[in-house]
Order: sequence, then C-alpha cells, then structure tokens
Amino acid sequence: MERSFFHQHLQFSRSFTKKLNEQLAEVGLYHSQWLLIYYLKEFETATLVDISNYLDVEKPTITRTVNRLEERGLIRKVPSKDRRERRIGLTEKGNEVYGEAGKVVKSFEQSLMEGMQETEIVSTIRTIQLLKKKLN
Amino acid sequence: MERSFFHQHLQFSRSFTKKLNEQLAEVGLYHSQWLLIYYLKEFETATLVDISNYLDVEKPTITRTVNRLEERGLIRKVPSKDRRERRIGLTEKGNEVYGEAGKVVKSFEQSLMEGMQETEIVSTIRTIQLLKKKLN
DNA sequence: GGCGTATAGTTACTTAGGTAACTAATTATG
DNA sequence: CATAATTAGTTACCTAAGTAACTATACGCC
Repeated sequence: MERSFFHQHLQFSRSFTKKLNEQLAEVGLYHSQWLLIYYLKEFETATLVDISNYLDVEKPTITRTVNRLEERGLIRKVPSKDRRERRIGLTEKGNEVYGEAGKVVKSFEQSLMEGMQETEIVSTIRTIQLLKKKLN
Repeated sequence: MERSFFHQHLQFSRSFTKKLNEQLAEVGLYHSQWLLIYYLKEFETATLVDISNYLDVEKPTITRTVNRLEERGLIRKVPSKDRRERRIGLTEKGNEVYGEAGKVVKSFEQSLMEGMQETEIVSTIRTIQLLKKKLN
C-alpha cells in the first residue's frame, strides 16, 4: 500500500508536468520557466539564491533556466551593490509572456480542479505538506 | 489556492525522489532503476514496451535505464520469438541488488508513513488518482 | 587591516524525462 | 502474395534536476 501511494504520486507528477508543458508550449515556455517568471512577477526582482530557496531547487538548475530566459529576452539584469549576486527582473517581453502564460495555466488548472471536492483538496494538501516536512 | 496545491505537489515529488535517491545510493541505484528492477522481480520477464506502459514513461527513457542496468550486469537478455522485441529479466546479481534495495526502500517508506492517519492517506490516494484520470 | 569563513554563482558531469524521426520486424489487407 | 499499416526499439536532441568542485566577492573577527 505504501509503495502504491508513492508510485501513484510520482506518476501523477510526471503526467501533470507533461501536460502542463504541452499547454505552455503554446506560449513557448516550459513549466519550470513559468514558475520562475511567476515568481519574478510577484517579487519584481530577485537573486538566483532567492529563487533557489523559494522553489526549493538547487542553484545550478536556476542558473540554467535563468540563462535560457535571458537569451530569449524575457529577463533583464538589475543593478545591485553586492557584486557577487546576479539580480534579475522581467523585461517588457517577459511581462507579456507572463500574461499569456497566466491565462493558459489558469484554464488548465481550473479544468483539472473542476468538480473536485474542496475538502478532499484541503486534506490532500495537508497530507502532502506533512509528508514533505517529514522528509527533512 | 489551486496553484498552491500543484506547487506543493511538485516540490514534494522533487524532495521525495531526492531523498529516495540518497537512500538508494547505498546500494548503487537511482529511484527509477529501482522501479524497473521491482517490476522485473514481480513479472520475471518483460519487453521495454511492457515496462513503458506500466511505469507510464516514454520508451526512450526506458531504453536508457535498461542499458545502464545491463552494463552493470543486473539485467539479462531473454530469448523471444518476436525479433522486434527486447525481452529482459533480472540476473543473479540483479536479484541480489533487488533484495538489498528492497530493505532500503521499505524502511525509508515506513519512516515516512509512521504516524500518518490511514484515512488521510486513503483520501489522498483517491484524490491523486482522480486528478490523474482527469489529465487524460 | 589582514586573514579566515561564509555566500553567490558557475562549470562539468550525472541521471531522468520528453519529442521527433528513424529502422526493423510483424501483422493486416486488398 | 505483395504492399500498407502497425508495433518495438533506437538515435539525436531538448529541458530538468542533482552533486561536487570551483571562482569571486563580502563579511567577521582577532
């Protein structure tokens, strides 16, 4: 039973990101790029470490994703006193893509949540948070 | 709220596989290799398509993982009438590693499940299965 | 102030997962 | 029976995520 749980969980994660990637392909993004853009929209500017901590993803992964977004002109450098850090923010184009992608993600998630019981979702979130806490 | 749910979910998956990989490193496996070996133990022999369908992972991914396990001598070729297919099974060494890894995985999952409410887990599995079904 | 430590990022290398396009073998069909 | 369609697997190339080891800058402290 325990194994079944984690198995189900891993399969769902893969299917979910796969489908989300398919949806986001319309606006030329991958799901991890979307998460990063979403974060930048909310916090305006950030360092790579900020993003790494927030998304709970290692720094080298963030470096790569940021590089790709910068090459595509969605991200800009923001001056900073601390010369170690690389502070970034969205460009105009980045803001536009945020808007487009936002619609896509919203409708995707709504279609998935449609008809789900509120209490089931809340309970599931609680369980997952608890398990995540136990991992550390 | 919806976004929070998926966000939590993705983070948990990453943390989970990360920790599972750490545990399995003791016996020299990655979590995806473990899933494949587990499947082969249960079904004795299988084609790559069988595995692909069961794990819900694309064929090229299976090809790579199988190649690695074969190079390490954990998997052997099994003769087949259909000359298109590559039928495989565990070697002696593969069986040994299965045993060692099995203990590691079991104790890891038990430590994670310890103290969890049975009803919460059941409810969570149901929710995840439902969401996965809606993805298709 | 200088030196040791901590922090921010990067580089190189690993596995994992995906798509697209391909080969080879089998099955279906006209 | 010959040809078309399907199936099994592979190859090439993409992003994602991880670890280990590294550089460069900033900070703490004696």
